[in-house]
Amino acid sequence: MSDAPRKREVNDARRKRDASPVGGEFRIGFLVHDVSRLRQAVFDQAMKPHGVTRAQWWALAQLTRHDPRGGMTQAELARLMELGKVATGAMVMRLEAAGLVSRRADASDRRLNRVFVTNRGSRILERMIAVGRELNGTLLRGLEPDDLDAADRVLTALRSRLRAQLRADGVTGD
Amino acid sequence: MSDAPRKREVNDARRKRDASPVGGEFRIGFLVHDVSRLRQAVFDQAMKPHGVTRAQWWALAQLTRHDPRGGMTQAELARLMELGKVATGAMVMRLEAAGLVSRRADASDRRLNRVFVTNRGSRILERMIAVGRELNGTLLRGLEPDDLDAADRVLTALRSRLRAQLRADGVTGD
DNA sequence: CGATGATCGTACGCATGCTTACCATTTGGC
DNA sequence: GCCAAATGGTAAGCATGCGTACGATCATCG
Repeated sequence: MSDAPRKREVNDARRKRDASPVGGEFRIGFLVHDVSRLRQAVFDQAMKPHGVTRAQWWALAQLTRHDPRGGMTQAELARLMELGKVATGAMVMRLEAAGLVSRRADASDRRLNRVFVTNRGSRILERMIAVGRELNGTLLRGLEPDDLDAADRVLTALRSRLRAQLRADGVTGD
Repeated sequence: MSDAPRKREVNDARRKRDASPVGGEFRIGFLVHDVSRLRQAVFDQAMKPHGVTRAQWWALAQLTRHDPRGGMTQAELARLMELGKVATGAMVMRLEAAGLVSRRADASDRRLNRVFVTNRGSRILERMIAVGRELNGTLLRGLEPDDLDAADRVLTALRSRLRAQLRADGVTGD
């Protein structure tokens, strides 16, 4: 790793608390981490009275959105949510334990477990959407649309680069 | 990998797959979640040969940065990293198990556990910084500085709003 | 038709973070 | 001086996600 010292007047986003080697250049990274963590906490808190977490609500949304009646397999759901099989399986298990989905084996292909949203799941999802919409509105209110678009661009770019990086190094393939 | 230059006029960030109630308005939120998750995976993968995860590396950095010699208490570390006591304690435990830090009870206040970075910890941290810097460079290279600033603004705003929201509703106090 | 590989799902263990509960110590008001 | 509150840590349990390994099925090729 022959590393030439990079110029540091690249931008002023790293203005303060930058005396250390790790603090300025990773600002966005850790900012993302913080926001993700806090967002999870806030959403979970807002949705706790309804008994569903944010991740569960999102999974439920994917299920109804792409297959209102058919029954999605876990593998399909995993691809939709861009999660691993294992994480998806655990999520479905929790949803089933909460009575929000049910699983039935497919008749023609016995490897498949088809997941159906229960009536209770649908009802709760409806409320969740309202709660999420309101919360999101609160969070984004007053922010510059241009900034939001720029943030969207940056995050989208980061996501695709991270995916590429992940595929390049670790050939997990999942 | 040919860089996939899809950065043209992405202005219509919420372009497709928006027919559902959950998909457009929560885009940034889930984008943040994805980036955070992927970033964790990529960093961990890059640092795995050195035997340290991203979170551990960050904790190590905080320790050396704010107290090269003195020995920080876990509570101080928790505040620096904006984590709960429990998560911090678990982190320190893993770091200790890896031989990167050591804990000694404070003489004058026996509630305190002072955490010291070992020589091995320092050596590894050095390498980690180089790895992280390079990875971060790869991820951010070529992105518009203006966009990065805007993203920084948005994320910082989100973070403070989320914190406020969290304090408002859940009075955990930790 | 039968071996072989792909696919789906599960089991197990780890990392990270949260909450609630609890113990030990120190500190501060009286 | 003493008891109560604050403070530092730990323990236990849960949610989310990851990786590896494995069993069960299906699909395909020779």
